Amino acid sequence: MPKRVDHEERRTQIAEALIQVAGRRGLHAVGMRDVAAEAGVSLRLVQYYFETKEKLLFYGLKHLTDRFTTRVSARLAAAGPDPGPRATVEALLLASLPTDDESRTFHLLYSSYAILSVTDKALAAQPFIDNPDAAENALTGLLQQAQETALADPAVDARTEAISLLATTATMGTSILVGQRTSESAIAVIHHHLNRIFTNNHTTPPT
Amino acid sequence: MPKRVDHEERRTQIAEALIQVAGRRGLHAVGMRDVAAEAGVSLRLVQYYFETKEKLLFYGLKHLTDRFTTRVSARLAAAGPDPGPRATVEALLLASLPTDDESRTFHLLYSSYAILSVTDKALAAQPFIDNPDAAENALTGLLQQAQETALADPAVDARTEAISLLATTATMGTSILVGQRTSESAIAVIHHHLNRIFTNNHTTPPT
DNA sequence: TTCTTCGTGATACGAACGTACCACGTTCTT
DNA sequence: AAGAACGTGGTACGTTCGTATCACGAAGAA
Repeated sequence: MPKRVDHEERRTQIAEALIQVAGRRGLHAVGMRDVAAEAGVSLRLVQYYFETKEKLLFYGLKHLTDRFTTRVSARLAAAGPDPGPRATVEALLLASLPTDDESRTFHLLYSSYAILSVTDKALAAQPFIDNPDAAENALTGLLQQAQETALADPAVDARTEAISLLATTATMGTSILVGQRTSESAIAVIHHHLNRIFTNNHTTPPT
Repeated sequence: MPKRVDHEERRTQIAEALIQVAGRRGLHAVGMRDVAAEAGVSLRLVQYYFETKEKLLFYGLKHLTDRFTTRVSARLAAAGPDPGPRATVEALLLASLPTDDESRTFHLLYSSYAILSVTDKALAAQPFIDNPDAAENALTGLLQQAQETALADPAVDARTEAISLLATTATMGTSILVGQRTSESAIAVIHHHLNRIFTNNHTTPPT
């Protein structure tokens, strides 16, 4: 047989191509031939590593979320060792905003998958989000931690605020995506709420 | 010629069919033949009244937003004559949540169009939203009005809160749509913020 | 070495889609 | 009464898509 090749590596390469072309032309518009061309391989190869388009799309979603998780982790690490709860929360939220090409693509495709999952049962059954509540729980924990150390207003309901912060950030992201709002104004809104929740011992460093 | 027919009426009928089938199978999956079948007319007729699929989709978007505007107005009217600012705001926000089939379809399709517009310039150029800022402005006005009449906390920034309320509501809607959250919990989150913004002279009637 | 298995290419197939074309009856105009 | 314009149906065309098929060379196993 020809050079034994790492299947997982190839799949990653192709999934990357899928994300690129889908980010450019929209998830609905991407065909296997487009993915093949973008990855620089033949149509047959895409078929070979992912037998069906559905499987390719599933894998693409998984790859997309993996990449995003990595990215957020990097952002958190960049915030320095043991940053305060507020800095952590801020890094978490701002990392989700589509401020550059990569996050823009992520936001667009993740939203596309989400919308698709409403009418596509197979997609909805996918481990679509292990982070729907994961992010919510993490944020809630951070807020509670801040409350215990008297860094945040003890009167607010941590979980509700966590939900709201995530929700606000998500819609801000979409608004940026469709060109309805600038990232600056989106960040301002988020800061506004962080200022409300966190006691002002530490002010927000400029972004 | 045959019975002179009201073109606008026919177009409405067909657009309605588009919305129905798109709400069921997803906007990406709807073809002209599906629309024709759903409307109970021949494929040729859909072609006749909308020459191209693109025009049909544009008209569908317009029809969708029109129907939604009508619906919200009705909800507002149902809130009684001259309700307080809080009741008005609440009616506005809750009317946007996908709590029944019609609003569910609206939310799904509007989101689909929005996502589509990111990669489709023709759609982005459409009078997509005359209500992007319209809703924001209206809500801001209501909050300011409430502040002036001492019904709302004068310390909050009306516009920022308006933006956040709309953003939170939007994401709550999507969460409901994908089955990640119940409408009850979404409503609870919204009430939480209304309670925070509005002074508690008037409590929220149960929903 | 021989034979099997793996990776790869090229191409073909059937379905579905948007659109175009042709035909026919009806009704308005003159 | 005659002819033009309108509404409608049926159907065909060209393209594109996902998938299947055929073929072949290279590398591991025996």
